[in-house]
Amino acid sequence: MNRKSDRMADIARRLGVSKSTVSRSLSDSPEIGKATKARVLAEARAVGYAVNPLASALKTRRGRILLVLVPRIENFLFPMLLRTIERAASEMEYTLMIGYVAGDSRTDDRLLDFMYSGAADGVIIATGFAPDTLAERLDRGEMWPAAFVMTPGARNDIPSIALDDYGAGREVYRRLRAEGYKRIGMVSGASGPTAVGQLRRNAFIEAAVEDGAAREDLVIFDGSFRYETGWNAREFIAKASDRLDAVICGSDEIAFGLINGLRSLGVSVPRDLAVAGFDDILFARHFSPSLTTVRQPIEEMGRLAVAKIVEMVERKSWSATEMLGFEVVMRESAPAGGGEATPPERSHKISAPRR
Amino acid sequence: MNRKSDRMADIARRLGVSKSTVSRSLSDSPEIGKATKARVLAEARAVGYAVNPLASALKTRRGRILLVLVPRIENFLFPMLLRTIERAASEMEYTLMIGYVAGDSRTDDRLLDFMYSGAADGVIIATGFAPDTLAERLDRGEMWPAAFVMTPGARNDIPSIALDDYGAGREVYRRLRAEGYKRIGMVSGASGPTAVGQLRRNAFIEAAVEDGAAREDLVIFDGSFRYETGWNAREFIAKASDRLDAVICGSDEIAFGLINGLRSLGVSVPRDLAVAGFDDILFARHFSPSLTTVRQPIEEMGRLAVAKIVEMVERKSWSATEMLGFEVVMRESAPAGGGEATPPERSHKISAPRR
DNA sequence: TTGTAGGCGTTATCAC
DNA sequence: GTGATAACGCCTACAA
Repeated sequence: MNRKSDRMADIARRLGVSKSTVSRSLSDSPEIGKATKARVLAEARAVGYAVNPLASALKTRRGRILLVLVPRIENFLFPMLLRTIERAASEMEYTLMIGYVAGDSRTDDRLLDFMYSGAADGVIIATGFAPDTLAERLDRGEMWPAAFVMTPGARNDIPSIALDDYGAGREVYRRLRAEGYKRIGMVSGASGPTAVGQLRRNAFIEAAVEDGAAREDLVIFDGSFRYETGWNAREFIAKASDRLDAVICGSDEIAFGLINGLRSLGVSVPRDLAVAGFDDILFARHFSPSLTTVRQPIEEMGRLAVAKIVEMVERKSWSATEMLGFEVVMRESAPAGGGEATPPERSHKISAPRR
Repeated sequence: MNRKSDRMADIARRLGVSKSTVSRSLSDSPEIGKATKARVLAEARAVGYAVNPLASALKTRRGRILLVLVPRIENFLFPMLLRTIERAASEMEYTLMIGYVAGDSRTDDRLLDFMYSGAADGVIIATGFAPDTLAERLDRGEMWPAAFVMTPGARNDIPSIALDDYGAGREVYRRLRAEGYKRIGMVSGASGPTAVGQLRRNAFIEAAVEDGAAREDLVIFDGSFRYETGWNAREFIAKASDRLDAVICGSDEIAFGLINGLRSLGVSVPRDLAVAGFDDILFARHFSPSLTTVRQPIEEMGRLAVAKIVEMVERKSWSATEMLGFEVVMRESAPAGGGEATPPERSHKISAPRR
């Protein structure tokens, strides 16, 4: 293996200047002569010299690296999130180190050691939990640039950039009701590992109860965010289908599973029952029927997360939690105005609220 | 910000030993007393000390980091690939630095500078092209641990771990014929940026011609690997549908687009026409109809890529290109034996080969 | 505006 | 088996 590149000293010697001069030229320091700087840059470009980021980081304790922690769980949103984070980071001249961590906490410490050593500048956590070693340090009062993203954070000394899941849950319910769907059920992701499923489930329940439904009459099936949950709910929902006009699912994947499951039982979506999802993953528009769902502002989340971390790093300032807006996208699986088409004999009597 | 951790010197002082002793204990060097080593490890664990990877890498020119270069293009396989690579790397105690590069070559040099400086040990390239700065160095005769993955490599001084796309293309054709489908067309991804589309297209053509079809009678629509290509092909294929029993698509996404497109024109898959995809992305089994396709051995690719790089790094040995096997998965969109059900009047007269 | 010197936290080489 | 010492390649007071 031949990996001997020039060092600053080589460039300096060749140009008859000192290492400092080269260093200053390359880091466009203000205290450097325009002419010498030009000479140095020219030479550097000519021989393909690049500053050794390792040595530089060791000295300055700034590596221009961002850590990103994602859960190993299958989720179609993470790839998108990663890409937007990378793009934003790249624009600010940061690179990404990635770790897929087991799920809740216990992450690979090797990754975080980069941060503690100064190689990495901050960490974006998409798992909902601060890894143990970070939590310990924060508890000790140390401060590290970190942010939760796409999930409500587990601690409030770290900002969190996430969808307003509760608000979105209520809005889907409200919107479906406005479109004429009267009796609405849910297949939730509340049994999964994240708090998001609970938020969406609670939002649904409270919106329905405020709307006049009886808490104990609500049709709810609980599971994780995965496809299998929807599939497993098929009989439960099919049996309740004469009491329902629409079903809100905790995720798009659940919705896919439910729609396919119902189809296998002869229940057609949206003809017999409308189904709405959550997230607007790439496939939602290509599924058949295309999915009515809530769009997550992934792009915005990625950009904001990076911006906040970089702000914390470079200005040493602190940053606040951010709750992002959402958008309900009406498609075929629960078409706008679709509830009006419900045959009269299926029209629903909403139970009066009990105390 | 409070980020002062202990250094080796601190541990050493506290234990009344030298830095060397601490270093040796922590890197389980053979030349160290069992007792002292135990003391050091205990102390290190007690105070939560971890070796500074930056300083270590600067000295040893080994950072235990692997670069991964992925294209920014949407492709449902990359997330899976990344995860398997990360898992394999993690088991060998490497971490991942990721760069989404624009597409063909021009990548972010910052990323590769980590490798050139010794921080990163090798690079896994999933874009099909060696980035410029790497190519230059290789041309100069330097050697860097690198491997192409999931795509035939652009240079043969770097190993490539990929599916036998040509073989797989022929096998899909052969398999469909064996299942009774007589007249087969293709919607290819050959106009896309990678060579893979071409390989699959050529395989199809040659298999068909050897099978007795006339080259100029073959029904082929060319596009990229994306959903839109399938959708755009819908009218072309629908018009030719009375001359076809099945269509092979260059990717699963194309197949989804085609199936949806045909449905919009009243052509039902597989009743009127069978459709097969390529890749077996996660969604292939959940689509309706579920997709007959060729499974890429993503897991195997990820593991093999990491194993090869690590081998190159640690044993300084060289490694050879690897062509992986595949598997045709028969599902609803082109069911096994489905070709037999073709009504007799649609049976096909295969043109004799012309010279 | 430029040069000199010292150190960032490790590991490797050499003694003992 | 253990300890002193010199790099690794860069940045940054401080001095000129």
